[in-house]
Amino acid sequence: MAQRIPYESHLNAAQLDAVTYYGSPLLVLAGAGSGKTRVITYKIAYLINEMSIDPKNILAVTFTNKASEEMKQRVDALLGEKVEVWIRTFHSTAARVLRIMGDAFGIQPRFTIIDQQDQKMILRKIMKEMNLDQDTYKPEKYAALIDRAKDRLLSAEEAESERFSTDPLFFDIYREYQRRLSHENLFDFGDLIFRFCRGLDSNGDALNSVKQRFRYILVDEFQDTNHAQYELIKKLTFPDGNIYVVGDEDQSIYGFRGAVVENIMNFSKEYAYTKIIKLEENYRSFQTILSASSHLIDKNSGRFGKTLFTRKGKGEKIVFFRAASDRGEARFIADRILNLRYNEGYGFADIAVFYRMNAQSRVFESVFSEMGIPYSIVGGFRFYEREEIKDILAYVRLLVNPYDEVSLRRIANKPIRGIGEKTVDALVRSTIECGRPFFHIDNGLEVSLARKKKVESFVESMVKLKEIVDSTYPPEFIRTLFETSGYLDYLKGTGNEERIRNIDELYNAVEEFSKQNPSAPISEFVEEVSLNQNNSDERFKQERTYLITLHNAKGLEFPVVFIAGMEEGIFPHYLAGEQVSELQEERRLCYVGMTRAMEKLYLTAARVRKLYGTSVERGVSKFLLELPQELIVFSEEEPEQRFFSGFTGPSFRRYRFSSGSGSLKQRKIPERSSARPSEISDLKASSRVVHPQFGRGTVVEISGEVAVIRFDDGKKMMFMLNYTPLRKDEE
DNA sequence: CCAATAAGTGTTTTT
DNA sequence: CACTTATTGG
Repeated sequence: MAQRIPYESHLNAAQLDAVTYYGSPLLVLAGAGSGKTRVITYKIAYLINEMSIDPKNILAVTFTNKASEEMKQRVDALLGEKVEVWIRTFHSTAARVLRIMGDAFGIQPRFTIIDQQDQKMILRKIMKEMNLDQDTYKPEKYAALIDRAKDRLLSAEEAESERFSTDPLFFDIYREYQRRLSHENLFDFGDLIFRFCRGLDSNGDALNSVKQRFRYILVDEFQDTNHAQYELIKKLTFPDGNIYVVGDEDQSIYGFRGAVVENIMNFSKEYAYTKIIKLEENYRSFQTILSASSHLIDKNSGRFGKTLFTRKGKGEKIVFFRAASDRGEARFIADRILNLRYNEGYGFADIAVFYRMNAQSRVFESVFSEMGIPYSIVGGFRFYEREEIKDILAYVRLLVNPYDEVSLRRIANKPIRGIGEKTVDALVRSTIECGRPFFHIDNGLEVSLARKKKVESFVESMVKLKEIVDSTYPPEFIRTLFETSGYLDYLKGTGNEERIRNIDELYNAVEEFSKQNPSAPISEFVEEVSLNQNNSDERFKQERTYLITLHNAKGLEFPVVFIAGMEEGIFPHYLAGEQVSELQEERRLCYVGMTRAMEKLYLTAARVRKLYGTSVERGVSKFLLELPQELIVFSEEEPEQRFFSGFTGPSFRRYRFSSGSGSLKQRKIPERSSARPSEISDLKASSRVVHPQFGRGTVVEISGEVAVIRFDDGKKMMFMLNYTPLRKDEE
């Protein structure tokens, strides 16, 4: 047994309070960087070590797999051993319980979990059969509506009587969708929570046994819970109230996915005698970054309000750069990164670039490879969403659940074996629709003899695989699957190297999985994958700059952060609409992004951005204007001339670097006739200058490469001379 | 039934 | 631009 954990010396007063508090519900309001995860992990340790609570009776719920992974590791490290505490995401908790207790809830425990792609496919099919024009009624829209209904614990019938939607078609689509899922024994993400809740409602004994098991429940990122998740928690913790939730209303960024901020705001009304503890000391960011972000979030209403403070130094001002184009923006960021790396002692991995939407990552990828910056995209194109990976997994899923029509359709003709859509239709009609697994093939199959032969040989090979699927060591099984299915040869035939590599990658993943879980069947691997949508190329993460969406950035921190695309329409995103609540969510997203930065924060924008084929000119994000201007250094690249539409030629400005480091030399920096730096080199206090956007002003102060200028309209701003097209005023 | 080609289209964030 | 869907010809 390890020696006692010195809670007092590892935690500040508020944290210690939160960790040791016992006896009634606890709400910890944890500001950004205030040690939230620390509190949860120490609390788990405390419950086990000091309160002598059996680890089996503790459930800690998170939202992302990443968070639960990290928490698991930290708890194990703290306690010095692998602990039996359940630390899982909401969805994986639900999936696990449903598999174990399915029978008590009237659920076939071998259900298959489908992702949004599958969901969309099913809806598309349904809508086609209903003869709905897919242009006016988009499957994505209905998918989202169905998700939202499930978040609110509404079945199709309940949604209808509650007038959940004004679109009468929706209820029919939802009903039919659900009918299919249950017929094929498929669960979407929403079902996992929904069915768990319903199961507990319908079976009091089951409810009691689950409550008995999970007597102490901790919830991380509580501000992100939706209605269904909150109800689930309530069912499990009423009336004993051994519930500890941690969250920050200012970091609620999943409203679009059904999260309800009110859950955290009203928590203490739902649970009597709730103890509220605020964590307000920020251990992450320099003063300037913290002040600027606090100032921004102050614009939001309906908050508890916190006063974050840090003992760190002031730090540097936030740099804002407005490039002429999206490529110019990427080039600026790349320049800064090289500078940080080679002149300022930062590693590539100390730096992250955040953006609002995945589509923005492309420019960075291209510019970064040109300039030799190693990068790694977190959660963009997802490994397990790739076609070839989904195909292989579909084979396994079909073997595990032979009613799974989605998977059947996916792989029936991959590799091409002469089983086209019509033939699959017939196959489905004669089996799955009649309530039989698809392996069961008889005379009911109405196709030509030649087709029938092909189907039979396909089914035969699947039956062979099915016989060994549960008993074979997963990596070995996958190998057999590659061979018998002919999939690997099929891929080799297409000559797509990358896909073949991905298949190898999948094999490695299975091997790794089996090493970690020696006795687990392959179906468990599929389960893990289904729930872990986000696993991209994180294995290779050493010494690479990160490219991440703002949503994915939550919970992370970096010494240097760039937030790109600070433009109206991008961030805040134009689809976020006019509503105050939506704008507030965008603002929180900005707050989350800014508070990830420890030492340096850069905000960048592009005047003209090429997105989805066309170039559009955009103004600067309103969030930028909401920040305290005295904490920001502004600079702007001279606008590009556009000769004709679509042409955005090279627009290299003269970026100055103080180093002659090797890898910098290869970068080509074309000269341009108007060399600004020299023009402004003799600036001094009281010089008169002209800025192309802000007009005439007087230099108040110059220090290094930064000049403070008071414009004639009274506005005071700071500029980086290297990047700003300032001219001397000749008047 | 299949592959190649043309046309069209819709653009956030994710468990 | 990138992706899906419809059409065509084999």
